[in-house]
Amino acid sequence: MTVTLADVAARARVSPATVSRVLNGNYPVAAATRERVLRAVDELDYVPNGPASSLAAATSDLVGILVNDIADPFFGIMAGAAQGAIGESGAGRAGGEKLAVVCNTGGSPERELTYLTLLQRQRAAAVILTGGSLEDDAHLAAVTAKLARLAEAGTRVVLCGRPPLGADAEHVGAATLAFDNRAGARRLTEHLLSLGHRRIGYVAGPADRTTTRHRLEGHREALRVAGAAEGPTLHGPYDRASGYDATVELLRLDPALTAVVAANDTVALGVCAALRDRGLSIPGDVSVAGFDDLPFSVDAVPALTTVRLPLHEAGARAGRLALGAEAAPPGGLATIPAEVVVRGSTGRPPE
Amino acid sequence: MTVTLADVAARARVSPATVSRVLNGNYPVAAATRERVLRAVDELDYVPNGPASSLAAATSDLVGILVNDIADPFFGIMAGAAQGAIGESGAGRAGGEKLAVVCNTGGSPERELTYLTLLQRQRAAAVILTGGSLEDDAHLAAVTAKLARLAEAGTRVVLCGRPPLGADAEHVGAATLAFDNRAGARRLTEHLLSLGHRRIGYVAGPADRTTTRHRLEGHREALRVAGAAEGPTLHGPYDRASGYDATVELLRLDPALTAVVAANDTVALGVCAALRDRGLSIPGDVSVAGFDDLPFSVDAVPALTTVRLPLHEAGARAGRLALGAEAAPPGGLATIPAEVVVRGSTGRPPE
DNA sequence: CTGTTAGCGCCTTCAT
DNA sequence: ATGAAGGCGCTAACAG
Repeated sequence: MTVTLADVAARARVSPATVSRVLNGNYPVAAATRERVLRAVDELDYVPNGPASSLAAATSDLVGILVNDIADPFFGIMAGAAQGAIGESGAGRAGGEKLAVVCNTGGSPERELTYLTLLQRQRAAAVILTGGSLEDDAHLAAVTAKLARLAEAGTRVVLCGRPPLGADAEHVGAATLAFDNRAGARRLTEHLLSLGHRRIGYVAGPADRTTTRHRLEGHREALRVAGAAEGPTLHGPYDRASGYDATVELLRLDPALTAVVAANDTVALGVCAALRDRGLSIPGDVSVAGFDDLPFSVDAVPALTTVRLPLHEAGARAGRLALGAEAAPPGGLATIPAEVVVRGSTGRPPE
Repeated sequence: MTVTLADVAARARVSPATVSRVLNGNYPVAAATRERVLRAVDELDYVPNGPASSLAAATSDLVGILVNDIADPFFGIMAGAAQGAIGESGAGRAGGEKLAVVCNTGGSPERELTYLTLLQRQRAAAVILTGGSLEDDAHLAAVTAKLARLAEAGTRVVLCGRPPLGADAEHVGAATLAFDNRAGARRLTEHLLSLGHRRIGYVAGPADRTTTRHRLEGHREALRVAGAAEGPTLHGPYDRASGYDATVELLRLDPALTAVVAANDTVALGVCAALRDRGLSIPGDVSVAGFDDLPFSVDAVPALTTVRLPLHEAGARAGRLALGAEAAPPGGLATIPAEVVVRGSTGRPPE
């Protein structure tokens, strides 16, 4: 059978409680006994039973990181950074090590709730929700309720790249790192306007997501301030095909378009492909802008003008927040700035 | 306090044992009582205590998916597919739902082992290791030993896109889905040779990884069969910068290069960037080929010739294997074919 | 500083 | 088909 703590205790000629104490290091133990116990652990190749200690301690070392699409580097980068921050923490042998795991919801609200329940069932130490959320009152309420349960059971809740829960959810005490999508989008469009563009198409993300809405609002605000008319806008998923298809349609709606703003860089890639296939040059005929500044964006041809989000930093910070290794921002909310990166895909409109 | 099974039992006016039985569905229960219990569960918003049931049942519903780099779509796609396959399984209410979680090792052997231990500690139901492994005898032995422990404790082990453990590890009973990197690489180089290339540079992955070695061997085999000399070869990480830097160096080593083969598509992007920056046209002056056929590869300019690996299918299959929902391949090993995809980045060498 | 004593919440024979 | 009872392996008060 598997080795238990009692076996170690017997081998080291101490009580189980003592073994538990040296393993968890939360209690004074004589150096000599500690030594003896550690040796017994090694000799027996003992591995603690996680469920048993979670049960007894009423808490586990699981940290869940929820992402909308694990195949998308936008989430991969944040999740990787968070996991890194969490993994490093417990470097010191037994005890500290948390098990940071990422859960892929695929953007499905049901799966999001399912994972939250599963994590609740595991008595997770913390939960990090990344990326925008669905704007559906029922779902939002369900998630908030779930998070409240978790928080009340001692699970730390962190939102990363996600808007705050709302005033009625302060009791959840969620630490929030929100991306300033609105300002980023506004400045991006201002950049286009300053180049002289007045007919700008927009390929937005899915209609019911906060990220989509905030970026769109920023875009519209810039247009409004400049007194420019809003161009055609189409919604679709955050993928390449969406950008391609939408661009074809956008050009049909307004053949005189001089710029296209995409929901994110992946979509922008599709926009570029469609433009190229129609024989239009970038940015000679049409300028293109993305969002997120994912690693491949600099390698697009021409390199993509986009809005940089500090995904890695935000993820790492979320990880530390989840560990309680960093104090929550004032008011529980930090707004992460978004910075426009001008590259080759945007230029002056044709005469 | 949190609701326990006993609370549900009291509410439904049955014994705890009965509640357990309807929740796990592994035992006959009268329809009427089941109904009553289920209602009580709903009314009380009961969530089973995972650690407690794991402890009692000596097994958990955790499935760990280990990846080398979660920010890399190569792993993201496999992990997402596996997680999808596992998540779908338990659709039927309580019970079945497994918690599929991905663990990011960052390519570090220590973290790989740490995660395996953590998973062992959680009494994970299954473990999926994805991607190539480090070719270090000590590490390999350690991992094999760990997997043996896990297997012996009832954890299912699946390798996805990773070579088999070796003859001395048959007792682990790991189901293996190995990518045919060697054949894919060979055919890719054959394609280049058939176009007339004879001076081919190679930007390989990290020197001590199986994937790197297999791809390189396939490349060399094609060269040998054709009686062509091997061009300069450089090693580096699987990232864009490596491709860029290596290309600069490759051109210094052999300015007459007519083609560059990259370790994977991401590296190939860097290769293309370096070539462009040097004023060389692709494929006019130099042809470029990648590996993996990641989503962005079709959008490179020109679109990348590469080797397609059915990442999604393999990941999904690994997920089913981990659940025991699919029979292991004969001999425990399936070799996943790799197919060359010819696109615009390769052409005839200049005169 | 260390041992003793109770559970943590659930599953699982064993009876009924 | 259902109830009763013991124990899974560990932690957390209490004593000493």
